[in-house]
Amino acid sequence: MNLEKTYDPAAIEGKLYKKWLDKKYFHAEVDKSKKPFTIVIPPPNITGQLHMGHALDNTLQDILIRFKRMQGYNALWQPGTDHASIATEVKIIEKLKEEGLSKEDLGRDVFLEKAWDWKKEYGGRIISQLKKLGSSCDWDRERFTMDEGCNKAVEEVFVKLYEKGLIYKGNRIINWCPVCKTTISDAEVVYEEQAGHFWHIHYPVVGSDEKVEIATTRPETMLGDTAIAVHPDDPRYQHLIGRKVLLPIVGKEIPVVADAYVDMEFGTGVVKITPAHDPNDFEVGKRHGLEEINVLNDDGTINENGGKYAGMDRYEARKAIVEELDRQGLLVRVEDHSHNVGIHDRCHTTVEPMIKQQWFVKMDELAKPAIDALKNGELKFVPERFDKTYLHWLENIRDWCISRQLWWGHRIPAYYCQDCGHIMVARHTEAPHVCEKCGSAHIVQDEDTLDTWFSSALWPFSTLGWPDKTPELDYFYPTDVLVTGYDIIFFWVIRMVFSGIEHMGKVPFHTVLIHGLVRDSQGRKMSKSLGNGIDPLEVIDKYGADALRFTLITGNAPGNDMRFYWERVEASRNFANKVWNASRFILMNFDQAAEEGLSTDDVTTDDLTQADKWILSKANTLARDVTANMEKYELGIAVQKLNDFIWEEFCDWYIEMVKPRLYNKEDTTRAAALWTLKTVLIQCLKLLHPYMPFITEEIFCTVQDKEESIMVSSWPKYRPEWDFNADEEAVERIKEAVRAIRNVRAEMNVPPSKKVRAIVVSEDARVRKIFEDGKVFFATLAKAGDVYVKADETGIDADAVSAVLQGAAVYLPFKELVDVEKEKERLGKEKERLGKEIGRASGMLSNPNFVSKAPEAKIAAEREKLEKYTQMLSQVNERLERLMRS
RNA sequence: GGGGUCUUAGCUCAGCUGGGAGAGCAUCUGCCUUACAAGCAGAGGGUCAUAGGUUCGAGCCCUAUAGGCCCCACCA
Repeated sequence: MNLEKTYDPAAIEGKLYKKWLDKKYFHAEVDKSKKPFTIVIPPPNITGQLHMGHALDNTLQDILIRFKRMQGYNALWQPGTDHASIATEVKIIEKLKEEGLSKEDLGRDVFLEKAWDWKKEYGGRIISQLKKLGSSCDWDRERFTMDEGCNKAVEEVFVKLYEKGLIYKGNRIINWCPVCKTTISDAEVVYEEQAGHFWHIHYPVVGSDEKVEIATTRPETMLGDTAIAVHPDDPRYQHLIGRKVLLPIVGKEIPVVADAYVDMEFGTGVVKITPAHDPNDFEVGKRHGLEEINVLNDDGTINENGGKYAGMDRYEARKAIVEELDRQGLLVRVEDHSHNVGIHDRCHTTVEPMIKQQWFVKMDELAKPAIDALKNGELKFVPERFDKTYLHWLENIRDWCISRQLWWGHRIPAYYCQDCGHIMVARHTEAPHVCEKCGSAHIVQDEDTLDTWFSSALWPFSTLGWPDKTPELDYFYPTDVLVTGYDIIFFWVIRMVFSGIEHMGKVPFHTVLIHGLVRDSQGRKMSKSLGNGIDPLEVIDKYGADALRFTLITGNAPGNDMRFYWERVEASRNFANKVWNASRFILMNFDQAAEEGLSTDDVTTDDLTQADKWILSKANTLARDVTANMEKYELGIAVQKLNDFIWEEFCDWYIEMVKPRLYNKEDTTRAAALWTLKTVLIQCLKLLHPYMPFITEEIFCTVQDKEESIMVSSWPKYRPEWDFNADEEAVERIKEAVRAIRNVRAEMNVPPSKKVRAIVVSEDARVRKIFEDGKVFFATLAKAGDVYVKADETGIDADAVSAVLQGAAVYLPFKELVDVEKEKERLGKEKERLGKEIGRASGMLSNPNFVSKAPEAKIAAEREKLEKYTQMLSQVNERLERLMRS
């Protein structure tokens, strides 16, 4: 049994992942004897390619699920993909365009066939990439937002909400994308500051010579003006209220209305009102009963209501209108003005508000319990600050426009009678063939599909079988943790919460773990257009999945963005290699022992030395601490502790301590050392497994032959029988002595090859015993030739170099080291340091407020320190005196 | 306009309920010590943005200021 000298991830990752799949370790079945732990994956778009955001998101989920699985939970990570209606439809249209075709050329049915073909071809790509990362999803349960079950759930929800009056069809102002030619929700509109203009225009007042000056950023919309508005209290315009102005170009008389919406301070204090193309104007229009005139076609050109401008593009029309106004002398002036423009987040087109008849979800009633769920603690965000984001959005929510003028998606289950216009909403199995009102057989289904988030909102229960009452639904719902980026709280998290409460009566998960963005090394967002994205698959190829995962978790707090550096991946890879080599060392020694017929089978804790007990004790508290951090989702802290323990305590100290015992065949504690090495290694591997699944599995299976996989082994628990406090303290003392000697050697330039005699002097028998017991490893670590432990200084040269410890001193009587002046200087520095420590502690203790108000334990600790340093100082002084005398 | 967040070593970031400032990388000095040079042993480097406040005690809590980032709103 041997391992290569350096860890080669590529050689094992594929093999191990296959093993896990073959053994069905990822698969969870309903089992009432175990507690479930469930995570639903944020379903990646079928158009997607794995990027760093996915890598982070899924690493976090995999860590949690592997952790809980090892803890004995029946862990289900429910995977699947999202049909991503608009994203996918755009891709397919692009592909058709290459063939010189449009979707209209194909017609709905053929287009959908193409879309499904596309899904078959590319939809699985991101799934196979997730597997490379090590994701332990239950692939047997993979779902798709447009599979039969999800379709059924969508239909069910639509019908139920319609029947409850929570879904309605209405003529309202919506966001329209002239390129995608569909409505989009408020959440899909992003705002971008753009340099624009403020056109000041004169509207002549009817029946007088007066002209009213109006400022607008979108002059073309005046084709749809049906009023102008002033503030009811504005003294400048009181005389105009109720009169009419002549709308230039159109030549129509429109009223002057008074509305508090108008800001007197802004612009000229007069606003043109275009109810059909501005959400605020729309409201004003409703209050004053104004006519709504839509002047735009779906592609953003001016429609027949625009008179001679009909057919022009919206920006062409803008230019033409401004020119015409100028010609007529009605253009007062043009100002530069920078303003925010609504952009479609997908295609970057400027969105046009328009009035259209669409389907909406009424939000007030649904939002309320979702707000309550957070307030009463049924739902919590990690970190907590995202509570505000969530609440603010829900408290200001507007009705959700759910209909889309797209073909790829869930077709709205509404049917219209073409004769009487009656609307019927029904499940497709009950689709009406005749009008229930007039009996006509001219029935057509709504052409539109649903917003893609309508189906993902149901994901936590649709994937478990809802609306059917499946055992899975009963057992795994509600799920436990949802892991996602802060950027989709609005799109997805909120909608899942209110959907879960509405349809299941329970919040879909108790915790939302939020992570930030992975940025490039300069802090920029990784994006296709910048070309600064780093492909996670490339990282996996070069350094392994474990190194990638470790990099994404280390040094990051929940909700914070992080920067990605190759150097950080290298550091992770180095850590993996460290684990690998420590294991290799242990295996080599086991092989050696086996050859000699030495077994560790009968080792008990009674056989352990203080060093063994020390590391065991540390490994024990490590398990407790790491578990506690993980329960609190402090994965970055947990992984840091693992790294520090494995590298420093285990490799740099313990393994070095144990070497002399392993290399000495006469040593009676060899078996105990081997047993401890293996025990602590396995403990570390288990704790590390969620973070670095591959390397830990490979080593685990090599190191021991009882269990077939670390994945299904048990998570380490705190064991009182490993609680060796006294030994922990003892070894820490020896470590302190070693450090002191190393410092002396470094300062005096003594190379490790030069062995030094070390004499430990202590009046305290207990301290002497500690050093006696630890003599073997103390000598090795300190590169000391011989170690003597004595009760007093007799026989030690006065000019020997020494290091003062707590309750002891170490002398290094080495001829080449003798340099009295240098030694005085060293001791002087030490004296100064101790003086400062004493000053600090005694300062605190002499403060009556501290003594009376600080907690007992803190005061006791300070007293102890004071005592210790005082004692050490007196030793230093003695040493100095002795040096002076000599 | 509202909200959030950040400002800690040269760089990137941790720092859990307030109780002696940490890591990785980089720099410098020694080491090919039979697990690992992807390594080992050390070192240097910080008025924790600024100013106040609360407290026996503040990187951490409060207030203000400066600068950076993000989200929401969208005054035409």
